[in-house]
Amino acid sequence: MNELTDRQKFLLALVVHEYARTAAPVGSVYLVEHYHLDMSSATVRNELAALTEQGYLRQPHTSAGRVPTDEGYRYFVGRLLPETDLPEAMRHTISHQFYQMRHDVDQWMRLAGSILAHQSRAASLVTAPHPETLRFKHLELISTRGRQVLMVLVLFGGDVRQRLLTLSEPVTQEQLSTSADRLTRALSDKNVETMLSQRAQFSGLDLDMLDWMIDDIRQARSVAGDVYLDGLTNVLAEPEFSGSDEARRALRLLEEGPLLQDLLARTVLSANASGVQVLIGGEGTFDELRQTSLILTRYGAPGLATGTLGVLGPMRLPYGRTISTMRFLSSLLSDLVTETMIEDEK
Amino acid sequence: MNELTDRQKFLLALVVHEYARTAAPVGSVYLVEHYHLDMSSATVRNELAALTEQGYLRQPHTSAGRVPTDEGYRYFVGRLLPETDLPEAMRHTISHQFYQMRHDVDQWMRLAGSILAHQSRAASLVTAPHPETLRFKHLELISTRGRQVLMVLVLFGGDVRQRLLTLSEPVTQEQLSTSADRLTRALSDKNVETMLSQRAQFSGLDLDMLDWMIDDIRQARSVAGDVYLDGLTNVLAEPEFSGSDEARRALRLLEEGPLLQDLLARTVLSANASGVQVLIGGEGTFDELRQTSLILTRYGAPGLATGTLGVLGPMRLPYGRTISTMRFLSSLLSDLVTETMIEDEK
DNA sequence: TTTTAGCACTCAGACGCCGAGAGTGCTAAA
DNA sequence: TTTAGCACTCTCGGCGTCTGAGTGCTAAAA
Repeated sequence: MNELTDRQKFLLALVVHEYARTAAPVGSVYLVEHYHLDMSSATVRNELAALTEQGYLRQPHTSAGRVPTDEGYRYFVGRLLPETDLPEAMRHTISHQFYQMRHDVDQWMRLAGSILAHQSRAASLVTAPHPETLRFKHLELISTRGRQVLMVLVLFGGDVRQRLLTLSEPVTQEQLSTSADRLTRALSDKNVETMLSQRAQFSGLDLDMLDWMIDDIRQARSVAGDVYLDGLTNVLAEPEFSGSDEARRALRLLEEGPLLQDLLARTVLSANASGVQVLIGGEGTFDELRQTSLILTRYGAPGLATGTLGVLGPMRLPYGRTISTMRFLSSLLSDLVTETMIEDEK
Repeated sequence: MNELTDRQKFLLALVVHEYARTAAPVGSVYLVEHYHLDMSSATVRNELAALTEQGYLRQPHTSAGRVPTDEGYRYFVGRLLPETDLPEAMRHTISHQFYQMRHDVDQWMRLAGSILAHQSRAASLVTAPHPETLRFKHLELISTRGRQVLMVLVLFGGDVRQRLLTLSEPVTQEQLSTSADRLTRALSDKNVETMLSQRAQFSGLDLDMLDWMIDDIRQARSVAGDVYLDGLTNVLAEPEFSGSDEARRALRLLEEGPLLQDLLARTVLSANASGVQVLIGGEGTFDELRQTSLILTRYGAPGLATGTLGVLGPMRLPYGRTISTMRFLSSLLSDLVTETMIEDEK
């Protein structure tokens, strides 16, 4: 069932394209007329029959046109999709927008989400860059009142974590500052493991604080950061989701933080050339995604900090445009993140 | 058209209740049988006719049962709804959950959203407590590399803002610390206006930093904080939103940050006794909400920091349960916020 | 005066039927 | 290998019918 003739590939691509546009089964006569093919509808019919035979197309019912199957989409995405780049003008506009808000990660994420949602006319999900190993950089302790202390913990990569502590007995701002200073000097640039191994060197207030710090960094590590969602209403607009049940199942996934984290985490990156992974119809494993396609890619500085870009929508996504947008955004964000990280290093 | 007899009120409440349960028009015979009323269906019919006459009920078509109108819901909520409290056991469970994560505002918001969404079976929106006047508390400047400086700005109320600056020329950590210290000493406890008025006392690095700080605090003031959404899928499950268009309109509102902010801001709090405001069918002004009810309340320490709790769903919400939940959450969060603020003050 | 029984009336929704049209697969000729 | 021709299949929309829920009204009962 393996090799397709060029003409079959061509027709498969045509069906995918046309179905994405109209969401209606596409028939042989329509194809010939609409694309001015120089073959007859009968020929097209034969080819479509062959493609159906091989499992790339299916008919909703006997006398309807053809619709791509999951397999069909996979074949299309994997072997037929030309790797085009985003037009220069658009790349330029987008970079410009990003560079206008230097160093504001939150805004970057929103922007990326909005662009992705718009280009794919589907839902987008973006996670913030998350350091792979967390290294301590700087500690501040600010006395608020009596036994209340605000701990501000700066990590490499620009992560700032804050936490309000309650000590067992009052401590002056003086003492706090000294302690913070001592800890910063001794442990700056260290990761949690090293911090733990040097724990014995500290005592009293310093030790208490160190334990809080370690606890906090550990917590930071377990959470993969916020997920930015956009374009949910795009998905609702698609006809395949108007029968509300399917829609709910998919959106549910996006709403449940933990589920989503899990999905992103479990997704190993069996990259195609450009590092973009396309999951069509849940690939058999994710039941909630049976009617949907999920496109994922990572970005960032490998080994330092990485994040994820994703698009979730009906299977008839504009794959070409979506994937080139993701590729471009990924490299752009990688540059931005790397830049920030390097400036941050020493 | 003003006064209703007790029996009419009773029947109106019954219709509201029953329609909330079944989402189907309710008829006279059904009411008599289902609630074992000791009057005949004919009597009920007469009363329903009267209520319809007065605009509190309507019939989808001639031979269907009755459905509450917007007016009907307003009458019900305004004058018929008993102000019950949440059962003790539930109040206890909820407080317990909140007190388990002391001082983690982010988690509080999520929890509140989740509880609201669950109790109302609708979408919930929660905004974080936002200080009404921002007062500077503490500044930290941390050199990262060359001309890059991380500014950490602590405000009263526990707000911590961070920002990466690029200076025009390199500065040592020493200089930064001194400057931060000087500014903190001079300006701690001041609001933006006071900071501006004392601007003349500073120069050089201090002045640069002061300007960044003022800029940042102003920015913090304009943003009403993040909005936490939950339970979106609840809304999708409702039959009145399965015709996807209405659903999209309402969800759109929730997705568009600025729109939402605007809505929350414009909503003046013409409170009922408990400070809960109920907007039914958009009250004529908000077109996107024509099919929906929006319940809002504020919480927090007035004058210090306040936030908003909201529920958005179809008009046939479980108003009783939702409103008592909101009342309880509002007072609970107010306590928590006040507690935190007071500990924070001096 | 209010309530109730009885009854005629209305209308949405379900059901079934029909015809049109789109699209197919097959066969046989080019 | 392609194409014209054709019989066949099935969905979809329109249409009439029927059913049942629910009404409003009237006249009797309380």
